Amino acid sequence: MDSKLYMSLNRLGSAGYMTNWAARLFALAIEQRLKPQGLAPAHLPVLFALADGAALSQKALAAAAAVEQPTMAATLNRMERDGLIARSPDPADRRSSLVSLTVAARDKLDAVRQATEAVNALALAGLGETERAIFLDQLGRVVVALEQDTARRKRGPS
Amino acid sequence: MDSKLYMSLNRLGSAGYMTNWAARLFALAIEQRLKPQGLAPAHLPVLFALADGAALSQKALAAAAAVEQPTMAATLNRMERDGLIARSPDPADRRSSLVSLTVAARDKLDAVRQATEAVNALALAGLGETERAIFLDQLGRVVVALEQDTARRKRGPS
DNA sequence: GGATGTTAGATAGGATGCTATCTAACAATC
DNA sequence: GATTGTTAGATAGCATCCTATCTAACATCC
Repeated sequence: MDSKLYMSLNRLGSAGYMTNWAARLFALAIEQRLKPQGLAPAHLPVLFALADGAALSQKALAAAAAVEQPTMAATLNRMERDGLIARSPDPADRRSSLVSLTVAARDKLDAVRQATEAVNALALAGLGETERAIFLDQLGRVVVALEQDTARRKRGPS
Repeated sequence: MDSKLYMSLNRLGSAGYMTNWAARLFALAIEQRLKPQGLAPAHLPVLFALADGAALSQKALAAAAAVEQPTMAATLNRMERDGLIARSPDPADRRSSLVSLTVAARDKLDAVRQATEAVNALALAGLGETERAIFLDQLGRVVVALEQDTARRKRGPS
């Protein structure tokens, strides 16, 4: 009868549950493929943002990865520890550092692209060409809707 | 030209990136609404699995939530600490405990259902009725594909 | 019925994510 | 140019995930 209530109790009918599940599986699949390279899923946005040789601030990288600043700080600390990135002082702002990829990281970029494309293709193998575009578009609309809610609640959780 | 390579470098074209982003936003939206109740996103699969008064083992709850056993153990420890669940010895197996909801947890179930339905509706507000079904179905197929890959790699990562 | 293998949980260790706060440096304004 | 407000990072503290291991209890099989 009340299919709405039923759905809320059924993980297969809950967009939040399914999205979380899919995200964990994506991370696992990427991790399994990149571990031999000494790389992890959270490195990807950083690697892609700096792949063209750019040097960006921590803040810019956090925005590119859509994570909070302390999260990016921790990720960059691990990447620096592992010899993937280097920080150099920003000549224009003494508070800031400019982050860039090391040669070692640059050498792994091809493997990274291959792994990400392989996982993407594998995950979407059950969808047709048109369906993939629809799926990504719908995901985008879900993100926009949730982003607006988050922003609204940060401004004034009335 | 090579739209495939381009997509792999563009977060908006990466199913993995978008799914991860959406999942974090879902968790945030749920968390903001359930924090006043002393509840968190990871509690939801447990609450729903035990909502009907059932008493399940840790293993069964891990399976219901699709997380590993140590993850469920930690979640249950926190829920026990916060007075949401109780563990009683399984009379049929001395290794195992049966987990059930406390009265305090049961009293929060209505608020939980309301919050999860609100977030679900909000996230999918930009999709039509038909699109939502398509979206959930596609998410399900993505999960199945990734699950198979994970299982394959666990058995024999040849 | 005892050896052998399996299974339920516990524990250790680490990555990724969040909020809340603090400092130091920049910017703006009078 | 000193006060005031803003912004970049650092840090603390915690939740949620994972893999890898260990123990104790069950189950099987000769």
